[in-house]
Amino acid sequence: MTTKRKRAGSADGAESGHSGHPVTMRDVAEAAGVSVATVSNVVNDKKSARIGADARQRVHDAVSDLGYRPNALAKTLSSGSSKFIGLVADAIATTPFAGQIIHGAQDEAWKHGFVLLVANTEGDPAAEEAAIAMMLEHKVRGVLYSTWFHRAVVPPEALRETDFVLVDCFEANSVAPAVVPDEVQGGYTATKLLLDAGHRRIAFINTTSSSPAQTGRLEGYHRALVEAGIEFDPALVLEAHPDQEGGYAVTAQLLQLNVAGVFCHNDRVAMGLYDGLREHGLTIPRDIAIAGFDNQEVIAAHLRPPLSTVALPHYELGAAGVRVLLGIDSAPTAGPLLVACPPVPRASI
Amino acid sequence: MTTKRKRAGSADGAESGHSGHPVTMRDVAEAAGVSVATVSNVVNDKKSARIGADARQRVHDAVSDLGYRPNALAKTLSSGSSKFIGLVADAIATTPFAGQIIHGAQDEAWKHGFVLLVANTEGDPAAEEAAIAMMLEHKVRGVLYSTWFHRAVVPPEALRETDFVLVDCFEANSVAPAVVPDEVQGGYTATKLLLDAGHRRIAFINTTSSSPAQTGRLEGYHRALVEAGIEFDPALVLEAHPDQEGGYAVTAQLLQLNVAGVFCHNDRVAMGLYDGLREHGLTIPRDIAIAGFDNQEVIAAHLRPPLSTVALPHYELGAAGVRVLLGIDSAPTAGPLLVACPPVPRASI
DNA sequence: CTGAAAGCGCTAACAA
DNA sequence: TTGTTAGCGCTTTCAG
Repeated sequence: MTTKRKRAGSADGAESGHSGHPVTMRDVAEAAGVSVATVSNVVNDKKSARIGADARQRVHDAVSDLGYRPNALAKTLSSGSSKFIGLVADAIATTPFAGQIIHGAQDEAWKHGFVLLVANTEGDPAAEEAAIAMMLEHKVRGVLYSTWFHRAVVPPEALRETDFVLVDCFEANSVAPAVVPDEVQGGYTATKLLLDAGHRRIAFINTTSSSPAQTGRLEGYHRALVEAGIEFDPALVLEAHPDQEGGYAVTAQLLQLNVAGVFCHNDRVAMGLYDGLREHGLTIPRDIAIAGFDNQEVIAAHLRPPLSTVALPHYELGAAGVRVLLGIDSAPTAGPLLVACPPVPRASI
Repeated sequence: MTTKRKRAGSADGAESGHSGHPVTMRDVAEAAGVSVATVSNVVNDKKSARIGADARQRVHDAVSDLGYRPNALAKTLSSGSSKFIGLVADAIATTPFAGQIIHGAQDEAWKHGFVLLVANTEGDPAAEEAAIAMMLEHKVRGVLYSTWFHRAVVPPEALRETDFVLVDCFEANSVAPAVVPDEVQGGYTATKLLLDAGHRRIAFINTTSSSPAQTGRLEGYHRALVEAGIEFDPALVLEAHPDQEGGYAVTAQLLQLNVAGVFCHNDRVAMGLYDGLREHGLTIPRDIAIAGFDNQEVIAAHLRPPLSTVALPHYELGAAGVRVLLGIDSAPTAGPLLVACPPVPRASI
């Protein structure tokens, strides 16, 4: 007996349940008749120190016999570097968007051996503080601060205590690394969808709320028109509250314009417009072609006819976020990293 | 000089950035001129050992001066019990539902000092294994295994290595703790919405896919009818694929029935039905009243007219999940814990 | 009331 | 090739 450990006398050999004493590296070492260092080396597959084939085998056997699980917490404590990445989201519950950001972030994080610590704040500053404090206390490698729609934010001070990157948001007049959708390219792409179908007189129903989306998509629309040799006509730009009700309400006004196609600020507006148009006896896309924005699955894919739109790249935003956090990708020196919004053609054009 | 620590000579006093050496409890102790034990006691506000008001003050000062953050990892390592709860979800990215479960779980977890470790698997068994292994290695207190729609599952074996509770799913013929929505009560409630508005001849568009929702909601519908003294007529029960297309397709068939109201299996079906009904020149709710199920915000709240429905209690499911995990609530001895689906009356009835 | 010291499970020199 | 040992930052008896 060389060990001086005092243990509760649980006589059961293969302790794998969650009731008894957890199996530690030391247990494995004893069972395999080697030292903990050796166990550590084979478990982590360290290529630096050579291990005898026999010893290695004995360790592996012991590991599976005992049902050993390394303790990740002890590991990071000892090695100094944690494998956590924090993700604070403001609206996990209200839209699928946050979910996609999480999904993208997690896939990418796992790819590099990191795990996500997520916190939902529903926009509450107190919750935000608490979330960041929690992450800091868990010594995260860094944190992703994300919003469910693209906007300017002023990140909580505590964020500066660690590395962080803003996802789907940015800080005005700052060099804080950020990853956002390319609204201009998106607006361009949506308009191009209409243009490519042969339409030339195209309206744009913009949002009433000022935001990067408002200005960016308009610029993209403008650019696409000009590029197609069409003069930009401000009269063709309408404004609506960015939801179904807004789209519905603007119908009459739109009809005055006598356009062949409409680019709606988002899918919800398009959905409202569908209703409005239908009431006027119009058929989509025969009488008028429609392009949306967001590619909000529940809506876009199931409208009648299915809506051609442009996708907001939330998954990619999340993934790119961890990439810049880990220094794999790097944001441009000035301004945020722009992620493209791909077209999703369906049947409304 | 009593300390024998070797330190990189960073001479900056208030080290709060993330570049230099992290501030540890020892640093605080030195700065405050007390021992680490004392610091630990005041920081954790231990009521067991009395601390001199002066010492306590000095510690607090040192803490804020140095910008000290306790290391949660070291804490759990030393105290033995971790403050993590794992949550594995199968479809974080595709529906807002998973987001609500996460939200509920997190709020409840935080309330008890726990933080959520979330993993998204998108249904991939390998990802699921990996996720659970990761959680086990982080010595989670337990894990919540959740699905985005209510169904029977066979939980991964590894789950048994820790405490777990199934959320929005259950294991057939098993005593595994589970928390699921009360489909019967939900179906009853939806039907009641129609009944209370004075309608008596009510159809039910059920889903084609067999599931707890299919049988449960039907039973609730049945029960409400009987309770109202209305004979259950199987001819009034239609079937449709549970999405917009399904609802739209069943329109003609529904119209044959000459009913005053319809209870749709879910909001998406109702949305499709709206379209179908409109094409037939019918007005909701004047010509026919409609009740949905799910309360999928993007849809239900913004249809024309807004849809009266019954909410799937995802937030509550997540919260209840952690409650039973922590032993605060306990599931019934037989079968899962049922969570009620509340009515959300709007304007379609 | 406060401090010293022994771990928690693991990693990383450094010996052997 | 393998074992020893000193920590990582914190909690927790147990002395003083």
